[in-house]
Amino acid sequence: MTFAEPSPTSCAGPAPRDCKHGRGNDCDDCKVRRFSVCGALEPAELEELDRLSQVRNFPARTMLFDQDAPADNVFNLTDGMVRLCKSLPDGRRQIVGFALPGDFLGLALMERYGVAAEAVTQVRVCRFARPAFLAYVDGKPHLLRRLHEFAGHELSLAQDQMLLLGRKTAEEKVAAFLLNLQTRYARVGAASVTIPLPMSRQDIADYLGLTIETVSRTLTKFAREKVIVIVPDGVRLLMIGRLDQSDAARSAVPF
Amino acid sequence: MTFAEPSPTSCAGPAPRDCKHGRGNDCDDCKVRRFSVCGALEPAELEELDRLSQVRNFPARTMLFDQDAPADNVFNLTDGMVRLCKSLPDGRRQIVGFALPGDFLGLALMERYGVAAEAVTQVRVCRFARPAFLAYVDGKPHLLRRLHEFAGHELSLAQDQMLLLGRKTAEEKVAAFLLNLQTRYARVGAASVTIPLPMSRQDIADYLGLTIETVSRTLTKFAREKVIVIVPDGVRLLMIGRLDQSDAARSAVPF
DNA sequence: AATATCCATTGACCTGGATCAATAATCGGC
DNA sequence: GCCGATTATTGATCCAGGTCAATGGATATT
Repeated sequence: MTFAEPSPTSCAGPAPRDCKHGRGNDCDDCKVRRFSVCGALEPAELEELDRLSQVRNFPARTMLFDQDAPADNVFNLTDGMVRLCKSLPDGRRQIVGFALPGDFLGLALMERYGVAAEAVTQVRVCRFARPAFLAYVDGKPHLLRRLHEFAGHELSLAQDQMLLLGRKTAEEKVAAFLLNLQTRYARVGAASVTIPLPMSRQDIADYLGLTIETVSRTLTKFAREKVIVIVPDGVRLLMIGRLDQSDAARSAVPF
Repeated sequence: MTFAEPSPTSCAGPAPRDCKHGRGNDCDDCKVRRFSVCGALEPAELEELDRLSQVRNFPARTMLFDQDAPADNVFNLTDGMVRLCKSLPDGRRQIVGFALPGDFLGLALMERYGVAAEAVTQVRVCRFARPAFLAYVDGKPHLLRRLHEFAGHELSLAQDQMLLLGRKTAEEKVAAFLLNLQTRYARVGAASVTIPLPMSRQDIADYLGLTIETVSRTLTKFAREKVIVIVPDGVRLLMIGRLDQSDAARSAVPF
């Protein structure tokens, strides 16, 4: 844990300008946008969600929860990056997603977590006890609706990833990965042609269904072709159109 | 279609014993279990859901809705099998799931369908107009909750499939496919060691991220090993344990 | 500064599954 | 029942990406 952790503090809503929660918290936490849920909440609801949540910090490379563990909590990521992993008993691993600020973890609301969540960087989350979260959320139709939309979006992303894993080439996979990450960073408000890649090559490989060597070779190839520049802890996109070509099918268009 | 089809008829709930919908419908439809939603509905709610839904039939190999089309309807499959496909412009295709009776289609509730839904067999569905469905469902917390759980379950299945697509061998993929199908048929009440495979080899290949030839060879191999018997339109499982071995990782367990 | 550890890159080679190419079943349509 | 069309099986060959191995570069430890 690098920075001081204020005792349980608010993370329920978009920052009220002059936020005082009456519990001695400053409100840096509130500056993080939580588009998924907190868009349309009433002040009273914010107060209540507030009471349900605790801020937690996790150092890089620690586990927020393990695959198949009882799903006691729901998390909203406010800072950092989390990887969601499924593993086979022999160690083969598939990363099913990288969570960025605003994303929910454990929202499937099943008995047990289907994936493990591991901090890629330092991570800050809002943690909700599941029963309290459920009890609160029940009877808030627009909130339920919001959560459902979030789940639907997740499902849609998962289906895109299935298409990628099942039918795309190594080059298309890496290109799609970079372009998606860029889009997501932009949505989090960190738009830039330089994409931070805090995760390891092994993580990228396990996300794309490739090996570390193939990821490395493909990135090198893109760099040779002047489509990207590899920088410390990231990549600078030079010719997005060119990357898109790798991503999209270069259709054969007969006759 | 095996049994007579009455004109537009109810499909909103688990069969009330002496079902009369007041619209001249007999209730064979209601015998189909819809565990996902209809488990805990009030009679009044059933009536209303009833009014919102229409029964539709689709012949085999027809499309219920197309990828990227406006998501005007929500469907509940009551009979038959539907494949959910995503395609790349050059024709590469990934089947992201096969729907069986009880499953919902278009529940992500987004503007447009992310996948195409195509009837594998003759299909019967309950169709809901999306706005009506949403309006009805809003303010029914337990129903929303149910739908959310369904979406969560879908997501979990999608993640399992990602692990399969990204990290399993052809043999493991085919074995997992057969075992999953068996489990699902059992849940639909059609338990048997003989698994119907109404979909084509190409469908199976596109579901597992393989080619038709590899699917065929792998099934032949299992048959040679006396783990399955290939029968017309299906497969009979002989040694489920053996299949499970192919499916699960045969862990190397060092020292 | 030297050493150990870990991770990424690069090269050489191999292989599981793809591709290409015949058959062989199966299914409609008469 | 016969014929053409579609789909499945089987075999021969190929190659994208995996495996194995060496090297380089970065970070941490003493």
